[in-house]
Amino acid sequence: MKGSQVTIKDIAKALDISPSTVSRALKDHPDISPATKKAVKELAEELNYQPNSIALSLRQRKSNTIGVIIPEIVHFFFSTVISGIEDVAYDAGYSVIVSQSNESYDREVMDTQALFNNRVDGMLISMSRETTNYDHFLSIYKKGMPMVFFDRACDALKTSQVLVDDFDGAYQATEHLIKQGYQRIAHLGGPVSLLISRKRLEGYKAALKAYNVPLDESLILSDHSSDDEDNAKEITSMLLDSPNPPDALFAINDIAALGAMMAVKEKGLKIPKDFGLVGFSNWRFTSMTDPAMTTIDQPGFAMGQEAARLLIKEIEAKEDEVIEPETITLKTNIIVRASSVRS
Amino acid sequence: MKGSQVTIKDIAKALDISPSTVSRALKDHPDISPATKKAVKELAEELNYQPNSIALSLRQRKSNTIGVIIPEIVHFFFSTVISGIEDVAYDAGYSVIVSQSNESYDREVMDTQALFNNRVDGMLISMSRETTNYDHFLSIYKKGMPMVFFDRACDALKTSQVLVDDFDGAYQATEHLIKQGYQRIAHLGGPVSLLISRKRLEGYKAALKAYNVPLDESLILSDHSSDDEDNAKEITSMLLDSPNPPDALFAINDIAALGAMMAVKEKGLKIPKDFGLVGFSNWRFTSMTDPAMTTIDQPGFAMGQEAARLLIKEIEAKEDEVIEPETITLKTNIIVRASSVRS
DNA sequence: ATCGTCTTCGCAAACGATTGCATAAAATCA
DNA sequence: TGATTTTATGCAATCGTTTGCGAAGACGAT
Repeated sequence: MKGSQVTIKDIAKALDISPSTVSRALKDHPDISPATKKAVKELAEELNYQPNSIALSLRQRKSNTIGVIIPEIVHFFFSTVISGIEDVAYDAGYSVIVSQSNESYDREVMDTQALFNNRVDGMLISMSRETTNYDHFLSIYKKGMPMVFFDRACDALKTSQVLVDDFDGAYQATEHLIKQGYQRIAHLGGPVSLLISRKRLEGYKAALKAYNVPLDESLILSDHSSDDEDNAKEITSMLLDSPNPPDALFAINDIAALGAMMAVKEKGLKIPKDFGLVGFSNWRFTSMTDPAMTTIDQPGFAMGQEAARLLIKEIEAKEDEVIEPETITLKTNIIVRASSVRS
Repeated sequence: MKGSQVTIKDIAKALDISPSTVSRALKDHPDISPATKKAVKELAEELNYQPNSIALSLRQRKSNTIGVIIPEIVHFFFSTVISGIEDVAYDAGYSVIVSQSNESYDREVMDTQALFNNRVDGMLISMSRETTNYDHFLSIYKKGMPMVFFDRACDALKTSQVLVDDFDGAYQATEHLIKQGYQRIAHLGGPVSLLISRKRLEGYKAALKAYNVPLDESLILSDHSSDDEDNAKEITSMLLDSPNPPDALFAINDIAALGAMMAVKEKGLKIPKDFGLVGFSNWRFTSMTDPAMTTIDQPGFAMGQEAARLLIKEIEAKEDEVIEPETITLKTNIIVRASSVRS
């Protein structure tokens, strides 16, 4: 850039004093005379002096930047989380660098390393669904990098984490279907490598048990596609063609639920009369499907805020201070819509 | 962090040579003897030396970071753009700092300044809808900061920009409605402060003219809400209650179209039989509404890529090289769905 | 006149890496 | 052997800011 910014040296030269004096004057150091302070501050104001944050970072060994690794930005839930992170980080004076793994393990490893080399002060991470090996996190964790996991956490590391109550959300979803009188409730789950998949499965099972609904393992299936509804549609279609089909389904997420909805419609079944459906995440589109989809609200913005708060607390802790890893679990709420109300 | 990273000095000390030699050895400077190079490289590898990017930034007066200012991350279109930006930036060795204005002018001014102080090498900007004054952009532009606008551009600055063909998209939408036999086609526009609003309005008018459909100014309305459909719903409702109501509507974006859809349904009109509807942007949910919504596809990912490419080209131009501002206009395509097909 | 005490400021090193210039040692040539 | 070139390396400044330490000058006290 042509008009390079004014520095402390420029001010020092103009006032014929030393850079150190300018530096101290700007931060009201008691050693500096009021007259000098006034002169310095006035000139700084006039020249629109802005401290060079890169020089500061170097000096203080702190970049005031936090790195975020998420599977995909274009997912409504994750973009909401970023928004929450940004909200807190901005107020605390941190910049946010976002990188996405695109659900790829390799890319996640590279992202982690890149953020580390960029000297971020801490990391907020939600793992890709491919990830089953945690060495890339572990190695920088051991070097003292503050990190907080959110949503898709890593139980191999004892870091702070922010989760939603997946168990309870799944429980509420299943309970709701049971109470609506559905008899055979299927579950379309996610990859078991993700803790959230397992938790939701557990909540589903717990609700069945609590209401004495027999558990049929053949009704528990797994969807491995991440971003489109086709796989879910296919699986549901097969399920409906089986000899003893379900009359309701609780899906791991809203996209999968949408795929299921399409399959159910194709079979000529009426929702919610013949078939009940519940998704997970409360994506924006769920209120716009036909019929509108019942789902579990997942507070993404709050999750981002909490995660950023925990991380910044850890970053700014004194050297000797020991920070105990914290786990924050956010409440989920069922949003009841037409897709599951039989009455 | 406890395990502070190894530096060039550490390597120098271990090998009992000077830091400059290490620096040169690492980058294969011809002055360094093969033996020294080998020793340095081996030790660097062993200690997992990673250059400190902050020190590099300071030295080279370049942060290898680009700043992005967008209205809201949680909008599908914008998150898609970010994804495209990240795609290109990552490969070129740049980090991406994202900040959102939340459609607020004040916040946009602060964001601009914050990114500038963070010494980003360039900026990618899509203006807030509140913005009518461009001084905050102009002042840093004059200091030589490379910047590229996308989608919501700023015609007051002669920077590069990446746009979609809003005029043509609107033309296609309106033409389609005309060809489907709708007679009185309304337009629900956006704030005239945004160039895209004006372009889309022009496209609408041009199509009417081309097909000799009389232009009725009372059918042109403006939606000022950004993120929800309520305002659009209200306006459409009033329009339908007027003495001479429209039988079709082209909305500035999909959210507004959704609001309109709700209003039309409430009046008991059938879509597309009694009323035709076209949105803009091809948001994800448009394929899931009932009936599915006709819309104009806006290539967000490609837009992000192009914008990032233009910006990086500008950043990396030699000092004396003069970069002519470029305007890239991406094609829009109509996605015809049930909401507008009368046959 | 000497000493001590403030007040106010500058020097220099540091953060980590780069680079123009100088220089010592080694190799080449006459 | 002496002069010259080549090779390999180090010194020191630089990017912009901070900070421990030292010091000059003013002033009062003895």
